[in-house]
Amino acid sequence: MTHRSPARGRPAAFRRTRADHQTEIAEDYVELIAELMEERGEARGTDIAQRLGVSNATVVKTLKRLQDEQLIRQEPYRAVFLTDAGQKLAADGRRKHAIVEAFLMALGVKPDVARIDAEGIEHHVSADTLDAMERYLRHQSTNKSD
Amino acid sequence: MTHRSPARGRPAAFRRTRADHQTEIAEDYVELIAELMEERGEARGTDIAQRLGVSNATVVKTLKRLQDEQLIRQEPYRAVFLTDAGQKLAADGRRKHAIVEAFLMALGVKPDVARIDAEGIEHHVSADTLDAMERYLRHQSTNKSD
DNA sequence: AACAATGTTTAGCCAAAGCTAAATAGTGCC
DNA sequence: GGCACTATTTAGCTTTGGCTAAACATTGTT
Ligand SMILES: [Mn+2]
Ligand SMILES: [Mn+2]
Ligand SMILES: [Mn+2]
Ligand SMILES: [Mn+2]
Repeated sequence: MTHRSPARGRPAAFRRTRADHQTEIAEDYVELIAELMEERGEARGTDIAQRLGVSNATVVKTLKRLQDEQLIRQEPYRAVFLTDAGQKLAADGRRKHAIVEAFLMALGVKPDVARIDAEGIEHHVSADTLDAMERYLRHQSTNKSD
Repeated sequence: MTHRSPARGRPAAFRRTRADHQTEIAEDYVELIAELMEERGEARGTDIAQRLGVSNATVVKTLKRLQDEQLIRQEPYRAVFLTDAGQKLAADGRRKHAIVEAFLMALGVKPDVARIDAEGIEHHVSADTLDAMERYLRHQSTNKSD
């Protein structure tokens, strides 16, 4: 007799969301760093701050935490580098991000809006949901005849 | 010549996500309060704490903030009530939540997982994306012949 | 080589969300 | 009606992510 009250399993959902939010910033940072390194060869704290729309000081502090967590390496007044763990997280993040964004556009959401929504949604998408989105993308591109 | 660099518009996306996170807790609380009032006639702080998977003390503090923001009314040792603004927010939240969850299931995500993912995703979904999801739900239920 | 301009970090502040332990208030039973 | 039990709030601490203003380094120019 499963599914008795509507409350069952609810705490787990909220817990997962809170957990997602704790890794969210790390994900966005390493993703951004990977992008910057591709685009311009190096990632400086200032560039990160600008892209995030956040002050320099905030970035400095967060980078310190990410270094403690072994996701990046940095020395004062120098650019930032990703550790292996950081690169892995960045790669996963970029993949997820790309899928979510492409999916939203395929659904019919305008690109500008899709870009914005994807930035938040990406962190709450399970492997299952990501699979479903990929399935939809494949299926949809198969029969272009709507 | 729009869309020059890949960075354009990025800060806006991050800002939106941060803004979403600031209203997220308020949304979840009022939604939960509305649910509890329907299910059992009243919403007590303790019930909220249990459903959120969070301590009583945390709920007390957050409810205080929500009262300052005129979303709820409460007196010590009594149940919590929604103001008009609170009811409106709750209604919007429930609608969004229901659409996102139904959409994920329609996409082929298992109910348990859909419930969990929806709890985080709901707060990052724009009106446009919500429309697209509804469109998909209607369309999909139209031709059940897969 | 010195200095001014620019870029980066540090210092110090705030608010939100979480926690545990202690104090206090209600409720229910005898 | 008083007392014990239970529920609720308060107190006090932590972490995270923001901010601005001040201090400090680096760099480029003369
Ligand atoms: Mn991303
Ligand atoms: Mn993001
Ligand atoms: Mn939620
Ligand atoms: Mn979120």
